[in-house]
Amino acid sequence: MSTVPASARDRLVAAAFDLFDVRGFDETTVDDIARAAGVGRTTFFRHFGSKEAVIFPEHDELLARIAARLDAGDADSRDSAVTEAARLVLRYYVGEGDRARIRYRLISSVPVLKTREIASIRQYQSLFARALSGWTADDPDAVLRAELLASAIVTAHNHVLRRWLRGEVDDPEDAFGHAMSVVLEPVTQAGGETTVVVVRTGAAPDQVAAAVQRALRSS
Amino acid sequence: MSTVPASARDRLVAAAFDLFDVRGFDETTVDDIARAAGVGRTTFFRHFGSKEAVIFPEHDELLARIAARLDAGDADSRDSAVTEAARLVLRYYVGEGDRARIRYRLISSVPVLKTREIASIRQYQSLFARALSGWTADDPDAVLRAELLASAIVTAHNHVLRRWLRGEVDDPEDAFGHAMSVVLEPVTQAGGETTVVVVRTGAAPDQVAAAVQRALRSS
DNA sequence: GGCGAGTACGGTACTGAGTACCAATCCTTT
DNA sequence: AAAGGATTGGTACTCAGTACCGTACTCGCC
Repeated sequence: MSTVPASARDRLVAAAFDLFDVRGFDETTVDDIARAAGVGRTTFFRHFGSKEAVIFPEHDELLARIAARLDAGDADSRDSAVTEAARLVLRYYVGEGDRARIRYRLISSVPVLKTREIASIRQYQSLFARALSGWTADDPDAVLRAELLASAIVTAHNHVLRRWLRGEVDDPEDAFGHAMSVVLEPVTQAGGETTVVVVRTGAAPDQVAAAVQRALRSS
Repeated sequence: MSTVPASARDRLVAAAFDLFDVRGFDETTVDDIARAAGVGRTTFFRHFGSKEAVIFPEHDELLARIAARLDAGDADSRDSAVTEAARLVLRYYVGEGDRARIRYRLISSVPVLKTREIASIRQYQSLFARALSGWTADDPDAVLRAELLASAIVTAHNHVLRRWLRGEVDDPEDAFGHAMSVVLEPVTQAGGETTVVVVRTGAAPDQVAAAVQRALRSS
């Protein structure tokens, strides 16, 4: 009855978080984790490609969920599509609770885990960039703008998530909404703001405006 | 006379790039590199912390240069400071020539190297974020805005660098200037303020536009 | 029930990265 | 010439990750 019915994979994850938390990442061997989970060392590597990967057990599935959400969007629903897709990630980590906090502590102190996390984040960013790149069109800088927006979304997400993990924010969903408004404010208002150049020459005003516009596009 | 006078460190880097390029990263052991450089295996690990690190030999020094350039800037010279700091990185890699191209091929095909590169990029980003965070003040979202701008700068840099590495761009400096104008265009227009430029000279409109363009390139 | 097929598991053996330690050599300083 | 610090090479060790093999369990199917 004390034998947990959880799958070997789940037991490995639980044992890994436990051991990493109390003993430290470097001081814990894969053998230790496998033994604590009551399985062989081979089984560990069958479920996780590396010792670090066990810290991000659902990463691949999350990636797939994000990709699916982005695929469901289109150019018109762009802002809400990316916001909701990023919110999926935020909700997942917030829903993890203590496990997310332990991961945060580990990542903050173990360089190899920080590297791994950064690489994971980059995968999300690539998903967003690809989706955005497919939506924005007929702009010579479309790819660059897509990458910029993708990096901004991911940065906003991580900013809010880290603040929540540090206990600096109570309602992460709300904070993320605000952060996204900061991200999208220049995008949505683009072209709405006016830069006026007053020239006292005899040139026609619209000629001057056209020149400034060209300059701002700086092509 | 065929014995190169280069330092052991330089010989290790050259041997590593050679072997990785022709034989592949995974198929090359540290022993191979050390033997090709005419030194012991221990010496390799004395100069580079890991097998991957030899691909980014000057990374730490570059980081220090960026930090120094950012430290030399202040809130007023913000745009030019970050632009010039990023340009230092761009110039370094462009100046490397073939070595940068070999690295790009390796990174594109070897996952562990891609991870390493992403982590390196993140270090630059952190430098920018910290500098920007110190400059922008009295804004409740100051940290977020600093992180957003830092990620945008790094994204713009990488966008241009990768395009140059793929041969899609001839003049990377010029392309980067343009990319930075795209990055800074929403920032400079932030707040919906209207910038009025009154020119009392008899200059032609396109001369004025040219002056604005130069100012936007901020270098 | 029996039975092959596919699957999850455990064990063993191996390669190679990274670390610790020790001895030798070189180079500087006095 | 002697002492002392720094760079190097060699050896031995731990452990992550891979390959391979034999075994147990399960699920249809006859």
